[in-house]
Amino acid sequence: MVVELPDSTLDRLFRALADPSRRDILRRTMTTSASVSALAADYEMSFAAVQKHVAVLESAGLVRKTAKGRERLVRADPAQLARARAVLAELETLWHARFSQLDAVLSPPKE
Amino acid sequence: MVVELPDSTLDRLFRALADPSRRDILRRTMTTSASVSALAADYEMSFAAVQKHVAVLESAGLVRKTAKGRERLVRADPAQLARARAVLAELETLWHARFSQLDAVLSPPKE
DNA sequence: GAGTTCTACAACCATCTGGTTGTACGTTAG
DNA sequence: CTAACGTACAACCAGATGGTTGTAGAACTC
Repeated sequence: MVVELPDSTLDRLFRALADPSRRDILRRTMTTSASVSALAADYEMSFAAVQKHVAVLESAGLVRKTAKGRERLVRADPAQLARARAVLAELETLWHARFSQLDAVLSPPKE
Repeated sequence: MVVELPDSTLDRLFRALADPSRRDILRRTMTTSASVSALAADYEMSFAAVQKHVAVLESAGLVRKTAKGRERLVRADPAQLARARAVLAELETLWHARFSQLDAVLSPPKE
């Protein structure tokens, strides 16, 4: 159950999550899809700024945009989120192996 | 089981995770503690650069440094990692509530 | 004591980031 | 058709980030 993701993908993923506005947008679009302007209405920043945040989330694969008339509906996609969580879980797994280092000796490296 | 963390803490956490070198350092120090120079030996970058990465991990609470003679041993602390994972899990939970939006109707808005 | 090792920290630099404003264009409403 | 709305995108700016080199101090080694 080793998670194999290119570095750049993970970089963009965690980077995207490292901003409170983006986490909020993600939270909001988890349950409902919302247009960019609908999202932007609830923040202090400009529309363009929110647009950029959505773009960051989109390029990280955390969100998808679908055209509907003149507006673009944004909805979260939990797949990448699950991957990020798996990466963290895997790191934690290493910690648990900390005191049972016999395993490392008994199972020879495969590559 | 709501995760309550100040935004800035989460920012630093995910920010720290958004770099392959830092994730690697984290991985390495999960199982063993290593001095900064021992860590630095395995990367192309300068010692000072590695030192900075460790500092970022430390300020995110992902790593702790303990003095041992002239060297500082770095070891990972999985606590913050678990918190980050919990935040992601909570976000995913929202997704699952997506189709049971009756809840939103039944509980009137509080603000 | 002298030299080496490990670390800390400052200064500097290029690039990225998060924000802004302005312009342009497709879409909906009157 | 015209006006308003929703979006896209470029240009610009201040500050953060990731890297460098250089200097200095504390701790080992000899």
